[in-house]
Amino acid sequence: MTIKDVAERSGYAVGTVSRVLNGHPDVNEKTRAHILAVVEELGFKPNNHARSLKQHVSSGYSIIIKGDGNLLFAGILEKMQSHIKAAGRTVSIYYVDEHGDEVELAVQVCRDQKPLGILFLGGNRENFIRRFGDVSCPCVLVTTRADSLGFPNLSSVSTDDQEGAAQAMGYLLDAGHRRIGIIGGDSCVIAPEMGCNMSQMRLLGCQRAFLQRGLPFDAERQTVVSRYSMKGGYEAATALLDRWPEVSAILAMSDIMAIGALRAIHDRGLRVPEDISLIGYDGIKLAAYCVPRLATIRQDADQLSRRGVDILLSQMEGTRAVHEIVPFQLIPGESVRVLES
Amino acid sequence: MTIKDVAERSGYAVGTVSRVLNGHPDVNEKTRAHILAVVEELGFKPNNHARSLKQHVSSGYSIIIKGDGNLLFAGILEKMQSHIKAAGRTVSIYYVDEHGDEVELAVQVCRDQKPLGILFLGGNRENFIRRFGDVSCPCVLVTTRADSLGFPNLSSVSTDDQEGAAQAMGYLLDAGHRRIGIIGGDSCVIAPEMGCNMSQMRLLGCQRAFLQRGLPFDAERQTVVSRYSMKGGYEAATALLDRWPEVSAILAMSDIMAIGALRAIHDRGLRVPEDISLIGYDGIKLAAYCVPRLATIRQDADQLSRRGVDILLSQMEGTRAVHEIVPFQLIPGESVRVLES
DNA sequence: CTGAAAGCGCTTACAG
DNA sequence: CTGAAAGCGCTTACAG
Repeated sequence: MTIKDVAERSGYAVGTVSRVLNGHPDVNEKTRAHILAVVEELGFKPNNHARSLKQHVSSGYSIIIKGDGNLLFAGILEKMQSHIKAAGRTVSIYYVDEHGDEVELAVQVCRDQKPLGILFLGGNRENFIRRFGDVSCPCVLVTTRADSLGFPNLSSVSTDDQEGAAQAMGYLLDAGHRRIGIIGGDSCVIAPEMGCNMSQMRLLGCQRAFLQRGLPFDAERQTVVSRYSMKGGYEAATALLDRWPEVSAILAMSDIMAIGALRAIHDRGLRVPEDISLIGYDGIKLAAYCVPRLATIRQDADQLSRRGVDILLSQMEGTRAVHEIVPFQLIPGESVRVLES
Repeated sequence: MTIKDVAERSGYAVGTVSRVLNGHPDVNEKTRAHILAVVEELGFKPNNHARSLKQHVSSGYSIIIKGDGNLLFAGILEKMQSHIKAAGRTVSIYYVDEHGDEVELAVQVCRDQKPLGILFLGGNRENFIRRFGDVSCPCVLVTTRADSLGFPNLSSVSTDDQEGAAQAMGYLLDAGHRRIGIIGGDSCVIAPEMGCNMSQMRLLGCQRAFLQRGLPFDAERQTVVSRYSMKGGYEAATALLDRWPEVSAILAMSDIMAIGALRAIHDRGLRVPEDISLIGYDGIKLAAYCVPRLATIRQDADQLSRRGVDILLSQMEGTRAVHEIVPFQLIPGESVRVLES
């Protein structure tokens, strides 16, 4: 079943059939209707490989996800898929390790699949600087800002990580906590050259919450670096409690780490929130099912996915990158205790 | 950069280059070495679309996942991907709703991508019976048995669901529980015509555990049907507690439902395991981080993914389907209380 | 063992 | 508005 069969059956040439299939405007309405009817009748589906070979791009989009156990991304991914499908396009999904190189993978995907565009779920600044010059299709980085990178084909949709972390930290501070540990991130030092990396922005937000209230902040003392996983959160919380037993609250830079921390605190014989208060980040569904229900910063997965896809679909060769910020929401939870003053 | 460039640079014809690239045996060793060197030098990568157009199949595999919030599948998926990549092949991933039609999607994927083979993570018997005749590439169904379906191109790797559920239920019974509720599945009736569907097998296993101990089992009374999600588990546990307040233990057919149940029990003002004991199924990582740590049946994600991929890679046009069972493990947890007798 | 050539299914200038 | 033809990058009988 090829375009040739449709041509023969309809009495037109393959070129005309192709034009109808691709929605070219310069086709007689009657011809179009007739050919479409034959396509329908025969159940003809074009061969994507042949099309891609000629057009030098495939008809599908790709999504590259950083980190596999990331439930926030899992939720966004699901929604993105249905949006892209609703637009009549196909999607391929690729995973890369939390510490892997998503841009390297993108280069490879471009070479192998020639996608119409790529959505990145998470991304690391250094990787983009090093290698993104080699990817030429339109891309959207979701959950991390990309404006300062200045690539014309790289848009972004993200949450204001600094403000989010500032509010999360502010929530703990306003509950009376002062000895507050932080787990997550790639460095416990505030390093301006790390620029817009998500973890750095969150760390900056934590700092800001302290400084705005005239309180001292010591990043190196308060922070334990951790992978964004339950195991990472467990180990980081354990390390934190070891070296700073007086800690009264912990801010985890992701809910999934917070869940690891929850267990670690429990394994110490301590309770949340009676002994240690805890706040997460992301607002995944699981946070609401935890006992105690986890306080968190909810990123708007609906908006992030919807806008990410919309922007990508509207980007063509040559349009300008756009950078959007979507609002977040502080979700109070049972995991934070208000200290008597 | 095409095969033609390699041909020109090396002084051989494109046909010869193609033969080298595809590892055909009838090429002079010197020629092969020389052409390979040129390929390396030029950094040539073949165009998959052109290859697929000629060969009528792509060079990649597809994975179809049923249900998006399934953490067991997420773990298996990750491992499968790395195995397939290690074998030098590409992978595309597709999600379908828990109640969607994975076989319909497979038919579509075959048409659009012509994959070398498909791995199904989860699958529904009825869907396979209705539509699998239209997919002709080798497939492996992972986590659900497919032997009774009798398709020559459908292998399977799975856990013995009936035995797993029997042991889980046995664990509760041996702890002294008798009023045991079950959440999950597609029907609270044991219906032989539902055949090898996973939930039915697990329900049968539950029944067997009772009968083996000479205890009565009432599927309709004890079971609440539920989606395999936290929300589903929450609602099912709530419904169960409403209609049968004397229940002393709950078996959830997945850990993720168990987590929903945990919260539902808590919201009733009851505690696990003091008031209600709870056991899950799947053995996802999260189960070990719950407070209390969740008792569960651990499916061996390593084996399931490894064997699934190995079987698929070894299947060619015409080889026979194979059906493997991999062992599981009962993981005791803090969520089950031993009743005094 | 290697080359020349046909052809996979489609798109798109180029004529008309 | 439509047709005839070239060509996308590759593979594979077919000769030699």
